[in-house]
Amino acid sequence: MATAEPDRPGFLLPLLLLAGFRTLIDDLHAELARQGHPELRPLHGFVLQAVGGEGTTATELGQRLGVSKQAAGKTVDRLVALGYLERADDPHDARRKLVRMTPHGLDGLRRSAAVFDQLRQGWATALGTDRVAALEDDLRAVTPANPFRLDVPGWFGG
Amino acid sequence: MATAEPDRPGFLLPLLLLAGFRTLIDDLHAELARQGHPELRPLHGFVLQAVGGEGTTATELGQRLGVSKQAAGKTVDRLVALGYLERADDPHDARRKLVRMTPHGLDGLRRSAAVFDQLRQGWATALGTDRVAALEDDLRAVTPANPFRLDVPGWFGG
DNA sequence: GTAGAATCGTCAACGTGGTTGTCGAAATCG
DNA sequence: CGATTTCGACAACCACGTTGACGATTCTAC
Repeated sequence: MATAEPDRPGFLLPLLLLAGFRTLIDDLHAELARQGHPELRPLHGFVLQAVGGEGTTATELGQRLGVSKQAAGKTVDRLVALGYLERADDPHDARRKLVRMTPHGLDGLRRSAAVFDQLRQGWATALGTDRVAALEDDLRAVTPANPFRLDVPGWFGG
Repeated sequence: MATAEPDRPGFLLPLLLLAGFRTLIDDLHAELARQGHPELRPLHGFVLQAVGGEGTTATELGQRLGVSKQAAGKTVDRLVALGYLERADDPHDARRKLVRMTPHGLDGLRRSAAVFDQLRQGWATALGTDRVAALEDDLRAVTPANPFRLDVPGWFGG
């Protein structure tokens, strides 16, 4: 069973998906480093995206990212130290500490979006617009709906 | 510039690639857990693949995986403790310690290959054999040749 | 043949990211 | 008002990565 095709072993598929992801992320951060964000790590971009323009709290951030509130809090600490995020008190609830983007963080987020668009355009040039769209549609069809699971280090390593 | 398509923002592409990778790996390990390998982590399968049937040394393993020999040695330690690998002296060079698969490790590796073939077959059933092959070909065209870079935790996080 | 250089594996220290458990402060519920 | 819940922080721990150092062994060159 499994009707394996000898020249297309199944284990190559995940490696190619990972390589594609990694290529995009590496290219993004090489370009971001050139544009004034050399400190940004792959993980950080996703966290900034999860914080969003309106801000959040550490607990809510942890839920969005699929990690514990403590882990989210630690990552926020580092992004605060790097100048991408800032904390503020919630006027309506003294327990909560709001996490907001700084101008530097907003700049990084905007540039990330622009570079991702450029990289996708590069793939469209290399493969054809329709192939990239088909690739996205196919992946959407075989993966769960919510793509925001950011606990990659702990997930992969254990 | 960048000619962004509003309904297909560039940042979705890496998320979909990651989601595809993650879906395959999660399904693999769910099935491996059922088949007697609940301790195996995503990282470990790749390491076993890199060790291969003939065995290696820690230094060579590190080079194959793109990590330091110390990191490779630590991972080998854990896989030895789990019963997947064993160490032996090299009769020709007393400095080297050969790293070999145990029968349990070989069993895990064989089952991984079989499950990956089944999962790829599942995608072929859902999408069509030609679409999966096209997806692989497209990814091969836009990624560097060697897909074996296993330093994912350190790469992503820190 | 032996002195010097290169290689292998290990140990130690450290950074980053993750986890669980605890705990005080503040809000909410009854 | 008291009991419960929630939020954020602290501590301890594990997994994985790094660099630097150091014996032990092998290779190389004189």
